[in-house]
Amino acid sequence: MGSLHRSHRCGAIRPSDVGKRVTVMGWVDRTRDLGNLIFVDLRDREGTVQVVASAEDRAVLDKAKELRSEDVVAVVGNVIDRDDETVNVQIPTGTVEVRAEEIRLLSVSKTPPFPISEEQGTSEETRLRYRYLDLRRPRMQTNVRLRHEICLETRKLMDRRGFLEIETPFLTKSTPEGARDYLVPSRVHRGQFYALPQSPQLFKQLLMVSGFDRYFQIVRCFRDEDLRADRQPEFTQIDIEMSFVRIEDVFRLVESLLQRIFKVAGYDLTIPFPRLSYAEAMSRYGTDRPDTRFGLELRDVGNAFEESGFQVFRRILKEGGCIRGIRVPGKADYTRRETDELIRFVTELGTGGMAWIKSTAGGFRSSLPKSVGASVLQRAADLAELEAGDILLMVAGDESQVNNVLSLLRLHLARQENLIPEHRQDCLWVYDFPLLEWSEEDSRFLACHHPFTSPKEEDLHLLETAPERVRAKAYDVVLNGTEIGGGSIRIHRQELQARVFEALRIGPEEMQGKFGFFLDALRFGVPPHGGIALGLDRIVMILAGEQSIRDVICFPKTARAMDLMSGSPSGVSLQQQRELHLRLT
RNA sequence: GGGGCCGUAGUUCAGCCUGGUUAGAACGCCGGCCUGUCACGCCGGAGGUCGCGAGUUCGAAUCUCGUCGGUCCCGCCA
Repeated sequence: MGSLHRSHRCGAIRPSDVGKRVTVMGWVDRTRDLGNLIFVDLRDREGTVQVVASAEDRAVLDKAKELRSEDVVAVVGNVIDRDDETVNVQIPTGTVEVRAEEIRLLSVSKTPPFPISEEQGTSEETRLRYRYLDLRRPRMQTNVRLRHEICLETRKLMDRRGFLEIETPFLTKSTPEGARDYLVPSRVHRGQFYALPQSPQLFKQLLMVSGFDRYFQIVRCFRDEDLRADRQPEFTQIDIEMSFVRIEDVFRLVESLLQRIFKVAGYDLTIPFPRLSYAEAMSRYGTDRPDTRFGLELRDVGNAFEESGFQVFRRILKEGGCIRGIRVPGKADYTRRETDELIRFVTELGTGGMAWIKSTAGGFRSSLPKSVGASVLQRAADLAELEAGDILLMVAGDESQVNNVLSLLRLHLARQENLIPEHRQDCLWVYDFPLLEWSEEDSRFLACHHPFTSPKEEDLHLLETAPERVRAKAYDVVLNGTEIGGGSIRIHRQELQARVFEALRIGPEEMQGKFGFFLDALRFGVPPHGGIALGLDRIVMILAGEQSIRDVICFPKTARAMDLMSGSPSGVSLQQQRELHLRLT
């Protein structure tokens, strides 16, 4: 750089700078070489500005001729107005240009493996391998900046509301329940491991025990589970815990916070958010994270078939199953091919099949056997409030499976029929989750949220007799069908915590070994407390309009949890393994 | 753990179903011409282990099996 000092950012030069002598530095985005006149688009994080070199200054022209894409250069020159006919209305710097008096090549670039200036048409694999180049692109620069602004607003608001940002350890203790842990072997303690936190859950509760009253942290969490478009092995939470609060207090804070965050992206969120009990969400949408931007709600049509001659449905009902359906308005004109495709969609999800009833001008038409009879079809149609021209798609079976399949079918139909309003943002609360859930695999109850979630007082008497009916003071916040956060009011009394552990079949020994320190803490005067964790990556993803969480994380992992750029995970030397007392099998 | 789609020039793709000349295109790259371009234009050129391995075949980018990698979904993710 020599004696040069950057005076302006390239993309920040404005008409008001006309007449100034500036020094800009950045990357060569594109050059247009007209022989004795060369245009260089110089790019930095603020955008691009056009630099002009002409034959009037031979030395500068020759220098400009050498420039190649992604070279880093410094340009000293005067900002001048462009002639009207040469204005570029597409960029903020389009009415001006920098007439170069000196061009200094600060570093040369190899030809990049893909064009930085073309946003389209590079495989994700290539982008990830050269992530530092991909991050130069305006789209990623915008996403990263949005993420920063959201974090900044979060810190500002949380500070104003009296929260302290407090760090918690990454090298922690593995606890049962929940996701698979990432483990870190201890060198000092042979055969022992730290676990990376799935969330700072216990630590933030202990901070309440310590009297910090209001805590938050923008913190990395680790879960060793299979990946998805909206799931990474390491992801970031806005983690919050508050003392002396009820559910309402948590809701109100989070609503303000999300409203503030959405404002950053230009959206006005209406608060308070609508609320749906877990039971209502399951019955109307078949899922605890419904996308409420469109209808297609689920209907229970089991009653119509109780006495019917259709043995398949009768048997399912008798065995405690259910028959539920989705009414698709105006789609009685689905062809055989279209209904078959929908049937294929649901059977691939593992259900036995799907039946349909169409309400047409000539009466009902159905895939059910003729013997079912018109009156049964009529009753099913009535239950589903089928109108002329509608189709009813029905799935029968075990309730949780039916709900699961129909909730996915509902989304599939909404996308296929274009029923989702693109720019709408639907935030809502789902509350009154069950405390426990029966696990066939473990043949015992597992915590739906986590083992420190408080049951609702009015359901406490069921904890030993009908644990599955106990509702928890747990809640999720859902945005457009994506779970963006979840939390609960916690147990703050040791006796109740012990009762819940008992319901979870966590024996006294395991209890002491895994959570002893925590149970001890619960004996020393614990304020009633609760909190929530918001999925920062998912929120940024949705606000940035991205389809993948990877596009809002600078250095993400692939679907198989690899970092294509650095090549992790990778083997380690025998020496390292020995130090950690590890031997591979 | 299971299923779908994808892997061909630096990049993005076509070719593959129906095996058979020298594997094409666009962009990029290199060279030349060009003083108002902004996806500059025009002329010329270079550039390929068809992801990898095995099999079938007289012959494989093309068919089969396996494997590696990317992606999406189901399971899983308190």
